[in-house]
Amino acid sequence: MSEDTIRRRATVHDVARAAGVSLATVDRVLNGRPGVRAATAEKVEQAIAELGFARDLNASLMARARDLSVIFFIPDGTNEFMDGLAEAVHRRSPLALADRIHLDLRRIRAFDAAALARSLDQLSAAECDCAVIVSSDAPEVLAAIEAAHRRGVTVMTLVSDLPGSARRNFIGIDNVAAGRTAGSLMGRFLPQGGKVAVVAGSLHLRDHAERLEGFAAALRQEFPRVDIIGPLEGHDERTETADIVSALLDQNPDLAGLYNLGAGNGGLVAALEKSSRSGTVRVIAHELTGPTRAGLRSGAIDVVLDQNPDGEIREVIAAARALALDASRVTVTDPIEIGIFLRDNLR
Amino acid sequence: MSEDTIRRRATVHDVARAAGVSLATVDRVLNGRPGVRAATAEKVEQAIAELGFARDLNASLMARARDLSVIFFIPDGTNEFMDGLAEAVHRRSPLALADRIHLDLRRIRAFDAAALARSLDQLSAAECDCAVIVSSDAPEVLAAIEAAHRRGVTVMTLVSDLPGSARRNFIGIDNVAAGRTAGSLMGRFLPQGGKVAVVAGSLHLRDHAERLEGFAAALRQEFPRVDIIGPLEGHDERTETADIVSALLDQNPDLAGLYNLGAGNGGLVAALEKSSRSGTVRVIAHELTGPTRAGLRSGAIDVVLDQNPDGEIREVIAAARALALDASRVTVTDPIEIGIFLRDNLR
DNA sequence: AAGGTCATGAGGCACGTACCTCATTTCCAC
DNA sequence: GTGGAAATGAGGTACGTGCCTCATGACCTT
Repeated sequence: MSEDTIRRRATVHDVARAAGVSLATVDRVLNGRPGVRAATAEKVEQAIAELGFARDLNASLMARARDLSVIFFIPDGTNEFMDGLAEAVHRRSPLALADRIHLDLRRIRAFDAAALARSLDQLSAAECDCAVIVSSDAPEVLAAIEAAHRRGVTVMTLVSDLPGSARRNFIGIDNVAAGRTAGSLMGRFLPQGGKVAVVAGSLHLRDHAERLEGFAAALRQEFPRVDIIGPLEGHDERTETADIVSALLDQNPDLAGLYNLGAGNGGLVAALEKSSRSGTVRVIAHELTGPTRAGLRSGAIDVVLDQNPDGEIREVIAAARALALDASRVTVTDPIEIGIFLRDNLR
Repeated sequence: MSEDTIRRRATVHDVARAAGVSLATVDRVLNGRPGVRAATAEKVEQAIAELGFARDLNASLMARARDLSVIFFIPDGTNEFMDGLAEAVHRRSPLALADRIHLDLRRIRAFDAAALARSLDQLSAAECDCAVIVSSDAPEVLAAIEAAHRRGVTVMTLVSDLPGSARRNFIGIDNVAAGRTAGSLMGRFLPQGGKVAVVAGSLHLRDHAERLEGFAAALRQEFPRVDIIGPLEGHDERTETADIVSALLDQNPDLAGLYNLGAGNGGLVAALEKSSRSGTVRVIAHELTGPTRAGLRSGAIDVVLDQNPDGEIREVIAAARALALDASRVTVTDPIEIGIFLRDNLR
């Protein structure tokens, strides 16, 4: 194979030549600026398609005055997983900046849909290319996403999706599959069956509801000898969860398993260890955080299912870049995998 | 905060000004070209350190005539996992090319250390910035890595590390931890203890030996009621592994578990299904491939431990970029996590 | 037909780095 | 102190795109 068989990537110059127009016109089409007749734009689009032209994002970001800007809106409060997400943003920040992508982090009061909607409404396309939100399903948020989208601000959902909205992309795990995995593991841990209690944060949260659905389905189909108690709601709070778990242990001396599909794991571990039944009851929880790590190490928790926050942030950035490159193309990202952690493969 | 508090990234111009030298001299220092006195180079280095200057890889790649070139040397043969790695390289290729990184894939006869060494010896820094190898520990390979390193070709190990070599980086999982995880899961699957057989490819392979070590240690420490049979060596081959598994099942009617820490999983599944003991024996295997997926779906395999090939290729590329940016700095990559797959969270 | 609006072309500067040439200065040894 | 080699400076072009200005031409309105 000789040198001249190597095909150079198509550039704007090639597109201009192929379409029989000037560079300026190609630029107007590419960047959606006015002043191009529909027929001319069509010629340009066709040349782009024929040449397989894709804009060079790096050259583009170098030429632009400002970096690509991604703003994360992450719930504030006592949820350790959300703190982990925020830290992941900070960890990734310098790396992203080296590629001219500026990450910004704003903490929003948890479950305050109105505040989130207000924040989104204030974003202009000039200061923000992509907004990333972790949100529950609320009409004002849906409206704000729609409005942001119209203003030219792409919105992506993280961790918890809003399928009916104008969000461009969702980065997170498949929560039904996560619940199924928990059920399948729990079933294998209890070959003789038994009672398993389920604790959730709130079933009004989409991800929690989906996990419960998957968990119950897996047990029903594969391990009919396992009976589910609950679900009980601990509202992702430490003390409330501790109280619920203590009560469960007291009232069910024969409790064989426990699945906490929400947060509040500090309370879970405390209640288990106080009861002296730690290690006897098979426990599965979610998200690798301080309390769940401690629980794994002490043996109070057997398995933690985790959505890798660093991986999620990385994929958000990859998706934002791809979107900046070609807003009309469907963006494909590496799926976020459900991490399964035992004491022995803690990261 | 006003506009002027925003600090621009330092550029070569800033470095030149700070060091009191010309752009050409900074360039000579940065790219290791000759013609700079040690004292002058020192001034430049100091200015770089003070300003925290980091070369802009994207501008750099744009200015260079050729792309960053990464060449993967992956074993050929019947190993499905290696095929998966090769496919992952192909999948990532267009994406990498958009960032001016050219991926090349060369299949080498498996376990032919001499052939791999020869290939490495032929590489020049002009055609290859980074060579990625999957290799066993052989003296000729170590020498070839050393020589390549001196010629300016960075070498990285993938999947299986060569710690004593001049390799710049290792991308892969912690195989001792993987073995421990398998042991820990197996122990939980067998609360009443029992016999567990271990099948390996070859204990001369570093990753296999490490997995066995971790598996045995975890069982010894946490589940003393589980007894290990083996290890037996199936040389990663389908038929040989099938024969071994069939014999194991025949000779041990009470066999409770099976851990295949190598390849040859097609044979494993076939032998299990032929025996009609499939689903009764708890089976743990490695790498998500055609046969292991089929085994999970049919119930012949309970758990598959996996090193995500796509993630590994992604991290190789990230490491190669970071290295091109600053060859002297220690490169930090996202660790590759051990994926744990059941029928319910298959990707 | 004149004046106005809109579409388009031509060209340049900028981003940060690589790499080239050529001229000039510095240094060292004899 | 002089020759020669080595070190350094000055300045250019290129990479691919964004964004700006200015000129020109086409078309529409009244």
